[in-house]
Amino acid sequence: MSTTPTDAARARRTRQRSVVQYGLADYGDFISAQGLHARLTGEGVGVGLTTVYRVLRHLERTGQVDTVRDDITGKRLYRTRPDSEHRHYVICRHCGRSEAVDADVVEDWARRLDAVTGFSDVDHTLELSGRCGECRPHADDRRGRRS
Amino acid sequence: MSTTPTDAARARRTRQRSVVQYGLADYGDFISAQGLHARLTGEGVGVGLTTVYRVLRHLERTGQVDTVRDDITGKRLYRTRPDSEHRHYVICRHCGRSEAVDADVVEDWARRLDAVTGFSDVDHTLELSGRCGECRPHADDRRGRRS
DNA sequence: TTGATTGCAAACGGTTTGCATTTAC
DNA sequence: GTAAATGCAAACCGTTTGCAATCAA
Repeated sequence: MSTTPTDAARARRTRQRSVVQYGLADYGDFISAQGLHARLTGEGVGVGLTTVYRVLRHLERTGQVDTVRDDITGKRLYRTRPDSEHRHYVICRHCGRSEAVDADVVEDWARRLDAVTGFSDVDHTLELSGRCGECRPHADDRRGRRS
Repeated sequence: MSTTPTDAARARRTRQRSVVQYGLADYGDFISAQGLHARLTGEGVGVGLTTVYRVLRHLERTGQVDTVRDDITGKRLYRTRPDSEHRHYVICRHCGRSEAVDADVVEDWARRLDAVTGFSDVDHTLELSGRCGECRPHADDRRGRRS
């Protein structure tokens, strides 16, 4: 986590940039670039889709957001990093709501991975999906389970 | 979306299907649809890219392969499921080689997740990437690309 | 026979890029 | 003044689909 002052300082304060940044933080949950753009333009805020992509990419590179890849739609989802920590979330398959989970066990395990495997500098992405409490009583969809 | 038990049995035995199926098994590692197609055609085996995609999708639906989404390239990677179990792998960021890891800790943790969170039927995808032994920090080894 | 399978080309959807214009510094 | 940022359109790239020809059963 070496702070790269040049990188962050290189960013100019523009209306669009803060709109995207604040809009993402305000949303408070994982959202796609297009979803965020639609949300912003829906509020009457003028910002180009390209700019949204570029700002999000910048935020990602500077470690200010967490990203997940939706394996079904292929979309990248962004979320303002609540703190400087690395977190994991469960995403509801039905409504898309997400909830942070305590994954210390996994974190500890991941840290020891370097020694166990022949790999070094091991990074991990953990994607959890389930059915949240509010989407519970639906007996229609019967998806295959894993593990 | 009803379960169709005849799904697997409905598949006809065609040259292309077995070519894709055995080609994937023979490769023995995670590979993209396009990578597999290139590999097959490179060997002089005639098979359309579309067919490769379709066969892989079928194998995925019938649970015969494991899939991961490469978060960088956005490609879906397929691998013949070695057994009926659910495994996790570390993928080398440089050469793409993968190695199975013992993730019992994560599995156990994931199983308890239902109780801890408000979510049920929690499924998980764990993607691990690192630098394998052969791609160890050698100054002479520059970044390599894959197809 | 007959309906699944194939494969080409075209479509699709998310993301990136070229480039001229605007803007922060 | 100058380099970064913007935004439109077009390019890109992996994947899917329409459809006519083919082939397993």
